Amino acid sequence: MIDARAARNDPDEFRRRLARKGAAEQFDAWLAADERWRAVVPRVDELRAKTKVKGKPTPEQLEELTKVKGELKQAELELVEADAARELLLSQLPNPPDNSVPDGYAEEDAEEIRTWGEVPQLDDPKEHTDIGRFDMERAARLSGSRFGYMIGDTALLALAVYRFALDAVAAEGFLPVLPPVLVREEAMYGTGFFPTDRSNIYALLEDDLYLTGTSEVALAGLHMDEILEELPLRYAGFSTNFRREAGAAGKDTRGMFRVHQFNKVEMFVFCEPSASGEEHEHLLSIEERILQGLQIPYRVVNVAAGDLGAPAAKKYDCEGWFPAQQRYRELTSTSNTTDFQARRLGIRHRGSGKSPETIHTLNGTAVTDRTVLAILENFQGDVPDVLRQYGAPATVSR
RNA sequence: GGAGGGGUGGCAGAGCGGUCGAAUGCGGCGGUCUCGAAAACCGUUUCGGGCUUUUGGGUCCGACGAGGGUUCAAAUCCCUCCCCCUCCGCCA
Repeated sequence: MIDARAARNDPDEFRRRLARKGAAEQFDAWLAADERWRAVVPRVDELRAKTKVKGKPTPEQLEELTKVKGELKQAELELVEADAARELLLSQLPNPPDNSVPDGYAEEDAEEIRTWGEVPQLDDPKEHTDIGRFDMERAARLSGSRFGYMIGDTALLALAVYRFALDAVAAEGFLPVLPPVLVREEAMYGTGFFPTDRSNIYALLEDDLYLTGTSEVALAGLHMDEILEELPLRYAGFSTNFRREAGAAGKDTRGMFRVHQFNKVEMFVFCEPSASGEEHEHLLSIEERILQGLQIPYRVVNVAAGDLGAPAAKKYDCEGWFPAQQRYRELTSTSNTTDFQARRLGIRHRGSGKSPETIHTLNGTAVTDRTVLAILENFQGDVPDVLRQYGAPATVSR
């Protein structure tokens, strides 16, 4: 959620920035609704003040009170309506992009920042399904399409990758967390997945619970409605993630590349507003170090404004090389969500000033199951030595 | 799943129709004392919103888990929901 007061004070600047995400009209609609609301508030406050009587009222006062309360009821009705309209529009506004984010709306509009590693020259690169042991057919029979089993050496390799990543980020001061994956609606709203991304979330209607698509939800929600004493706080969550992949029909249908369920080690940071830029670069550097440790060739891109998603003000993706596809594909992603999630979740801290100040939050991927696929495909079954101490086999076969 | 108890400020914990945004203690902050510190003593200390402001503030409104209701008046009474605790049952 954006800072309403700040937006009110500098509407032109907010409109300019939001226009880069295609939300200029939405912003104007909110501004109008906000103005209407602000017109009703003083009227209600004034009438309420009139209803305040100390002690037992006299008969004359009683008569006056019933009159005022009639007016008040009407005004309060208006207020509720105006407030709901303004709140709804506000909740739908995305986080304005940072000025260092490139223009554009598509994945291709991202700006390449650098590449690392040598792309392997392979005559006839096999895909992960032909190297590791994935059982897609039986998983489909059990759960439907876009599910898979990882079996044997492949399972051990995956577990080693998670553990390797967890160690790497723990060394950077991130506290390991095994979070809930089933959360309430408020947590989804607070993190900005609702209302924008609702179609990608699995819902358990019987219980009003939702399966998280990333442990970011549970990690951000960890400090919901709190005033934090010490910052920064850095966490690393490991969880299984669930995504409906609505709108990805026909896309990446081969193997385990894009599935409804996968595992991920996720970094999450709560920090002071002035520190989030630096924290973001730090998250990116950790992601790169992990990919380098695993010897996966990759490139880093600065994602275009219109492709950011609602909560992010800036996002870097690290894309690993996939030999069979002959292209770089997203492996990790780190976002600076500035105060967008923290404001929705009510997370603040006591700064130098008078009243508590909304903090900033950031997230970044350490590794996912897709990282495992990148290892399999780039080395065609050989396993990086660093993973041996975490229980990975020397080579993976089917 | 069954039976009971409870949710109040950063924490603990009173209040159970009006004088309560809320006693008291702890913690925090400022001060006195001291070479310095501790102790003691004095003062201060919830959050959100609108308007206003010579940026110190001023002013009004809202909030005692959430939402509804009763009443001239609700932290206090009633209803629904959420959460926590205890006992029993079940269970990895």
